[in-house]
Amino acid sequence: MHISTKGRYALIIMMALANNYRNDSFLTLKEIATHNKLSLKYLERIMGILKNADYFESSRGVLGGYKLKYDPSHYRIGDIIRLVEGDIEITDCVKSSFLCPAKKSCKTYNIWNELNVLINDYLDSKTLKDLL
Amino acid sequence: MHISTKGRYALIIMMALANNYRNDSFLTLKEIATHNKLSLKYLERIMGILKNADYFESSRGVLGGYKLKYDPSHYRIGDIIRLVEGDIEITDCVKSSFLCPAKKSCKTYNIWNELNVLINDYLDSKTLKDLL
DNA sequence: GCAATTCCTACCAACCTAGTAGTATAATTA
DNA sequence: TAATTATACTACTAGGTTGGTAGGAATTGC
Repeated sequence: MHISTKGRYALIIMMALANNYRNDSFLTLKEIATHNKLSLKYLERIMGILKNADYFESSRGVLGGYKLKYDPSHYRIGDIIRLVEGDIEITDCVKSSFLCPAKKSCKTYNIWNELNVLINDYLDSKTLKDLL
Repeated sequence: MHISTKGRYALIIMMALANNYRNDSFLTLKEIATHNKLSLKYLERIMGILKNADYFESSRGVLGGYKLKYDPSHYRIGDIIRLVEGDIEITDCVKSSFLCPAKKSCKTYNIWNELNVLINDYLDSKTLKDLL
């Protein structure tokens, strides 16, 4: 992987909602978009992916918006990124679907696999709360 | 970044040459290509990039090929990857060329930057010798 | 009814990836 | 010197990904 704007913006959205968690109000994507100078339409699309998980409550119409369902400590950064970008895999050869008979003995595979574990562990060790 | 085949194959080439370092002979790309079942032409192109660094001696013609110039411990994995793939940057926003006024205060930037340092440090801590 | 918002799907230009193709140049061997 | 083998160099390309845009439908509060 490379972490694209999709993953990066997803985290920005989640952080904005985490910041708003104590408030009882809904936060709109429009506010997040204008505050961070991002395209509303694009954030809507990313939100469409994030909604596949049980992350928030939403309300349409005036005074609508989004609100986190759980405490910020409940959301691991790794999960958020994997949700919108798919599995975090630094090379093709660390994918489970990648068929390479040499995997077990390959010296170069080992370094990619170790690096991949390092990255995923790092992102799984942090939650939204840690970033507040 | 995502580390593409270019970086992955570059490391395979370098490891093959490192394995051959004790021998006095040149190793051909053809041997590396057939042994690893990779396209010779593609490896040639990758070698064209690797040659920008002062990494090997080469010889054309029969009995020609490549040979590492220095001991395998001299080659850091990070340097090899950066050479063929460009800077290793997990997101756009960690690039020095990325202009974002919020960089210093941005909570999401911090995590990407930390992760990026983690990745680069890991790859710089390993040399070809470590992989032998 | 009207405005604001989420929700949904289709589309697109630009760029990147993983090569292929073809040819020129140099070194060795017969 | 001719053939063979290998590096050196440059141009091209199909297919996929990225970073959006466009247009509208459904829902809610006033």
